[in-house]
Amino acid sequence: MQPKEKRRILITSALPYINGIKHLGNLAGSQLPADVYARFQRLRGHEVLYICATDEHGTPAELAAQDMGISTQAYCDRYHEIQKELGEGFALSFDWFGRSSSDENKALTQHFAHALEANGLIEERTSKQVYSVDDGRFLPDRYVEGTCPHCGYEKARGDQCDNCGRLLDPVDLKNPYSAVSGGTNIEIRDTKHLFLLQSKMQGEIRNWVEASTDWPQLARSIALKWLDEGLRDRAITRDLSWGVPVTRPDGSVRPGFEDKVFYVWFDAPIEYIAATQEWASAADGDWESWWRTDQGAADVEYVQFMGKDNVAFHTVSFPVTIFGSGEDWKTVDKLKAFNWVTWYGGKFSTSNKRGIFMDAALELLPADYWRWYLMANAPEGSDAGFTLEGFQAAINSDLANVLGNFVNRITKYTVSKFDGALPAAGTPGDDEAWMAAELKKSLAEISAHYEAMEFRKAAAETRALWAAGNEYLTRAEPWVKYKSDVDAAAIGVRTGLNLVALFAIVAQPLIPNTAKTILDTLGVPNENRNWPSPDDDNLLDALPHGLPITAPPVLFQKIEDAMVEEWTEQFGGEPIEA
RNA sequence: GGUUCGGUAGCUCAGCUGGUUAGAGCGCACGACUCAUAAUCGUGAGGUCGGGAGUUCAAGUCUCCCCCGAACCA
Repeated sequence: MQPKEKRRILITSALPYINGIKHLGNLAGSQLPADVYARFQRLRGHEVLYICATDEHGTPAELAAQDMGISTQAYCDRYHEIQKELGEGFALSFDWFGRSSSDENKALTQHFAHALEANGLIEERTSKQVYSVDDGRFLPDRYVEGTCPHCGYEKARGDQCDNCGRLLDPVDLKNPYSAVSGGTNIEIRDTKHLFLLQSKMQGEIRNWVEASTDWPQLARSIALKWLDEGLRDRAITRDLSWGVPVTRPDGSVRPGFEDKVFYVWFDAPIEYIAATQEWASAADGDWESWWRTDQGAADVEYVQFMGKDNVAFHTVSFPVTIFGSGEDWKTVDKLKAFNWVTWYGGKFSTSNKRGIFMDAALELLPADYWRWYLMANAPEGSDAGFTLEGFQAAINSDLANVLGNFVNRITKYTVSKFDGALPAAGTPGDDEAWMAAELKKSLAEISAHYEAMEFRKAAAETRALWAAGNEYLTRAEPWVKYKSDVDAAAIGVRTGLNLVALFAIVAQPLIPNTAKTILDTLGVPNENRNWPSPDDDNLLDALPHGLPITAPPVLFQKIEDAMVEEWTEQFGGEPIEA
């Protein structure tokens, strides 16, 4: 096979909002698959840059901080650290995990606004906003509550009614009051805001979407739906203090916008680029070679991972900003959208104590257990239900019995019958040829699935390869041959031990920690842990003869029924009432 | 309401541009083996592919209608 050209792959996963701890579904829908993909491509020898960040602006963060009685800055500092640590806990291999509140993002957001305005795509408009006399400020979105004009629910938020689910304009609320002070002295006043004239970009965006034939069906249909309905001009500023200040090109505050900032949906995606700048500053990297097509980024493959709720922003809104700037920015090439993971068919909910969240998960079991199940059951075709029973079955069968036991049986046998050294004797026969053929086929299939970002299939084929290893041992039966011909047994043991290493190498994208444990135990050097080529005829005899072998500790503990019962009690396993 | 996606063995799901006896994993039954985390390997049972009509030599796979579920609608 010809050596593959080294590709440069830029990967971003949707930015988790700063508010609170994310649940397993949030993890499975963008950060985790992005990580698996990044790890795979690194193992293939490609140059990968995996970028993520917390999305920190917007009213929910401010209100949450207020509830805790701390500043929004302090709140974001705290939750950024928590999310960063949880990401590390789940072995998410970000090259950089940034913050949308960074100086880089402020500067870049302002830069884009100036460029857009220079191109006639931003204009000031006067609109009516809810003003609280008691608080002396305008009340955007959730800062105002009142009675829903549609259903009469009395605690509807300014942007959306939690009862009937309809989106609202704050000025339409009946009996409005301030969510800050409770004050009812409310007026509707005129105020200026910046509007992004998305309607002017309609044609250009449509051409781009229609040319992007590689996108999955889900993404294309969502993007075209928005375009069919017509892009609307949207306000990109809000009456808040926490966010990116609205400036003029000379850096001074824009007159009339002293108490306003850019709205979160405008600055958040720009953070993909700004976070790369943050990475460049910290790691002495060249961010422009990843993002500026006039600075070396033309050959970059840009892959975005996101939940389906984010597709429109990535395929339409953010491209308006990018294309509207008139500058040479890299745009997305491939994108992968995920459906939701549900908890027994219902929603994860902190307040209702339904579902396992990222922090709780790591207290129960190591990250690899969750990573395996979430990817083997990724919500790719439709929503996927998380159940503890399904989790238990997958862990016990796939990880403990098929992989864990395989490693255990062959390493222990080597210790007891071959003095803990990889045997050099014996010559490969039919069984080894069969295994080599299985391996070759499996490696090609797993690679193809990862390349296509089909994570369920990649996991299933990885498992099938492990199972083939067990079948091989049944065929080779070294424990039988040992009685009459030690050399004939030796080839089975040697092949089995090489399979252990290969299984771990191939498992690295999905279960990196366990894979490392296995490879460390075998003493496989880092440079030999790259993705194997199906055309390498020496794969089953790659480990050095005489290599000392010890049995690693039990790799996966089984999940007992009692644990499932306990967790069901703790996390609410009952199906949701219709 | 509109749009989109789903409804395939007990469970979770594969089935590309229509074409031999509809597949996998789990679960279940039986058998084999004993190196191993009571693990593993093999065999088998089980499906009128949501319902109805149509196109075709041929439909799970295309068209229409209906039922059910989910999501999205800035």
